[in-house]
Amino acid sequence: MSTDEQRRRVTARDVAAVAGVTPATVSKALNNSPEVSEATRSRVLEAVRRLGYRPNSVARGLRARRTHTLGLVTDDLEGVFTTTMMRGVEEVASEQEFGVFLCNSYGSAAKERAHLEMLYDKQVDGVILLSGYRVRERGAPVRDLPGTPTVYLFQYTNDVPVPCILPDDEMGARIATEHLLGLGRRRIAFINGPPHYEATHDRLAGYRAALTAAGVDFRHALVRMGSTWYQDEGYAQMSDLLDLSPVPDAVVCASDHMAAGALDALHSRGLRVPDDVAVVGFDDRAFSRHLRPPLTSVALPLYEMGRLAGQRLLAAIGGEKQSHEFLRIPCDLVVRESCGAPRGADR
Amino acid sequence: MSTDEQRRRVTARDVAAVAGVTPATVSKALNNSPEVSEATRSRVLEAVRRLGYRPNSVARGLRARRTHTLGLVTDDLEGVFTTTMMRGVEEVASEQEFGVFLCNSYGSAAKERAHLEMLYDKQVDGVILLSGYRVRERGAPVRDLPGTPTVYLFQYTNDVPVPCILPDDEMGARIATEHLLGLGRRRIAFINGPPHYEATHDRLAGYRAALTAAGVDFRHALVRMGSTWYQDEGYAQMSDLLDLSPVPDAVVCASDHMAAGALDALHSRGLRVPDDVAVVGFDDRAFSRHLRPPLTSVALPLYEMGRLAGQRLLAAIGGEKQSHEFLRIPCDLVVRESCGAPRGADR
DNA sequence: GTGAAAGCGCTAACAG
DNA sequence: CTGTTAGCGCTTTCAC
Repeated sequence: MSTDEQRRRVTARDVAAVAGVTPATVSKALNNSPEVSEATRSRVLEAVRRLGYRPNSVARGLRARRTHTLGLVTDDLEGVFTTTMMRGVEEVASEQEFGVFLCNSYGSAAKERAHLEMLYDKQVDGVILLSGYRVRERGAPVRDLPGTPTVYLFQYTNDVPVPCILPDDEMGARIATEHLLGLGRRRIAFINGPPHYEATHDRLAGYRAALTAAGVDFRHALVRMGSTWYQDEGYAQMSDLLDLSPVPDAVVCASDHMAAGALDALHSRGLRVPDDVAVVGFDDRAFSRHLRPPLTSVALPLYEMGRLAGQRLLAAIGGEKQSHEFLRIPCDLVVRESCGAPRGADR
Repeated sequence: MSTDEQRRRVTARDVAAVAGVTPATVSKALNNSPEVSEATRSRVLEAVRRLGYRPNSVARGLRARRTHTLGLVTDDLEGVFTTTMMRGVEEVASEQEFGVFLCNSYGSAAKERAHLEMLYDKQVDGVILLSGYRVRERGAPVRDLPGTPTVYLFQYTNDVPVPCILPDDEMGARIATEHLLGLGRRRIAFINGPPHYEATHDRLAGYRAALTAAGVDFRHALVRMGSTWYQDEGYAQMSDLLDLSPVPDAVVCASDHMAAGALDALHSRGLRVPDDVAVVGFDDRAFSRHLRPPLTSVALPLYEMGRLAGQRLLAAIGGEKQSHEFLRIPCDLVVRESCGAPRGADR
């Protein structure tokens, strides 16, 4: 426990005094300038060590016009998808010794503006705008940050020339469908999300592509568009699909919640999963491994997306040219019993 | 869309030039210094508006030795309790126009040190150390931040003179037990968490206090100490309790996971909840409302704890003296059907 | 009431 | 190689 709390922090001057040089030399020694002799460099480093000197990042920031700092603005800090992406961003940033300002806008434009203002004032080197909800379009940031590189994460725009980091939803639906086809299923239903989400269309395309590639007819009757992503909707749509004859032998659901509803519907009709109907969900939420049977699900690459967002932003800060592009990150199928994986297998 | 990305940011000098004054006067006008005439003040403000001037926070920070910035260090950014507390901290901070640096240590001392180092370099005005797990003891921060106020959130210490913000576990268990007593239950079992958690002892005390106050005997046979907080443990302990005769007519569980296990055990013995045995959980996790029947649970005051941590830290930054104290925030009982709330009632 | 000067801590440019 | 100088943008004395 150190005492004397209010002791002045040690500065380059203090180090210089101890090492018998000037502050400029201290700076050079620490920043690996070639133009400093080994002798003085080691004297300086010794003084640094002895005094426990750490350069003042604020002063550096003022001087360099670079703060080694990012802003991360989310509209839903508590969103189920948010934290994994945040973790990826934070990790990449701290690997490069960047600080990350956390900002939660609650989806309010006024709060977003206030946060962007604050980030601008604090001279952040770049900003990530992170949606807590499912992939969807948004326009330009509420406030312009001229000269500050920006990346969109889990959302996209056509209004600003920025990279947009997205899950590869098309692929996600495709590998789910391919897996079911590989198990010999041929009447594969698809309970999709609401139509005003980008992901919904991409996933439909992936489902369709897999069928086509396998020479299986695409049938409209087997495809449902939900009005929500929730369990009730999955239950209702599955019940409806079970009125077809013959009934489907598999179903891909656009969320794990819907898949849980579908499981309920199947159980209440006395159908066995996966023997009668195999089920795949989407999102690989924590609860899906505790469903009966444990649910096969398409995992969103949230962590990788967070890392990539961080990497892209740091690259842009480093001077790399930014452009308007969609970066789609591969999804991963996590196979569990609802699809005929051996009991107890998890992945 | 503005063009000319690399245009220099506007400074107090620019404003001064436009308003026909000096930067010093601009500063005074903006900082409500009394010694500036109304006439010049409004000319300055007009120039500020026209140029869109925003003071450079970094320069201010260097000058003032105050950065209006906090560090938030957690050992588990993705923890189920973490984000709600984070939201509270972020909210209080942004209300006061403080920025929050997000740091994730993964529980690694080396990473924590690196983060604290970074925060020190960036001259944060204060730091919150946030545990992602259940309340438990930890020592001093891995690195000393002399002169930087610190608050512990969801963890405590006796090694440093800092406030520790904790849930009132004793009260949580007490109100759960009181509620069951109020329903006429008298043989109330308690499935507790592992003994190496502080919360476990506090909750036992609360359970016991409620019984005593109601004149109900405390019986050791009705109390179990789990070795984990998970479902299996709840199942095992509940099964064990059901071998008693007479069986308990209610059970308080120290986590919602354990309560889920207890429900399973009850169902498999053919007992009805709440008619035969009423069940209360702890944590009010999202899934608890989807259990059968929906689970009554003690909600941890995570959001309030986050806010209080922020408030305390800002107060300390404002000069208020810090001391070693435990601040226990009230828990809240969320009543659902597992306890005899009318079907469909949620709270 | 306003301006001139100085300095927060650092580093780039230049001189020696 | 090392030191001197200057300035990042702001605010706070202190003159006037």
